[in-house]
Amino acid sequence: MSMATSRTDPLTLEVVELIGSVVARYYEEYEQAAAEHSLTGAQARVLRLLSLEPLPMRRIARKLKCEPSNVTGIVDRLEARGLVERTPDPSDRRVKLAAPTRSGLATAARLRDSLDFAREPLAELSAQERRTLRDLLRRMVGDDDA
Amino acid sequence: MSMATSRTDPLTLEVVELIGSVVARYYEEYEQAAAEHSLTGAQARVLRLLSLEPLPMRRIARKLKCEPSNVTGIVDRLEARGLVERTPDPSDRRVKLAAPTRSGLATAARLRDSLDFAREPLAELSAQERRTLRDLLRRMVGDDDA
DNA sequence: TATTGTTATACTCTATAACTATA
DNA sequence: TATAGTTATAGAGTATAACAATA
Repeated sequence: MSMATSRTDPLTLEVVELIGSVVARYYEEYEQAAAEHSLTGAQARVLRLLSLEPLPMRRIARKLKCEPSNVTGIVDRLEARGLVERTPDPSDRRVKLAAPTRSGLATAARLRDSLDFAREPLAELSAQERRTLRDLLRRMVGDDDA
Repeated sequence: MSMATSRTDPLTLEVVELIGSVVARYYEEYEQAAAEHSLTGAQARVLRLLSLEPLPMRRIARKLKCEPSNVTGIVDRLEARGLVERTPDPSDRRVKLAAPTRSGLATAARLRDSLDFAREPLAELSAQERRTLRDLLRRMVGDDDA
């Protein structure tokens, strides 16, 4: 692992810098898209998660990598706006499943469509370039579970 | 602009998904690196900014894309820890320049070095692949000012 | 006893509005 | 009057610790 060379390599440094810029831009646009639906970033992330699959509170916390106590408040606020519902799990009465309402699913779909930032510049790339980018990104992300 | 095709193109969708994963991972590791120095993410970002160049409070807010009133508190907390100092601008006595102390510069340097996430997977790429990635990312970021 | 979700508490970040001191 | 920085305030996210209900 000759890390020493790549650490100071100007090309690598520029790429790292660029990744930081992409992250900042993406994050910013995500918050803005959420705000356009009067949601905070955290609320939007939970709503997106639940639109894929209803989840127990504890699992939401694991996905978000935050403490379970935080999820209570976020889901409270989503529930107060009629976007999410809590239902008790019949098989384990300690567990509460959070699931999006019909309205919540619709909001999640509109939110997804409004995230054009990543899509727009990608449209300018050839299929071959997109495949290259995909392979590079796959290597950067590696395996994930949570 | 035939957006319609790329919008539903599975390859593009996968790349968008991957970018989201990279953003989440990067953000997470940034917060963690900051926490290892007992800093919040916002404090780490301001310290990094000032390590490049001392700035008036107002300019920090523009860079962070937040309200100037927030910067007061963030710099307060950095100053309380001896990482940053406020000095009045002689040419305009309304302006206060925030600059890192020697200790602040050292912390910023250690923070920079601990952000290995982006660098590590990059080390596995050839120089040609890194150039390709750089060019793709440049197109995604576009011009920036702030 | 261990686990799930919640509550209580304290801190930070955030935007808004009002204030002060300069310009 | 306009601008730079601050203060005051309120809402949201965060972690920690303690609690009730259930396993």
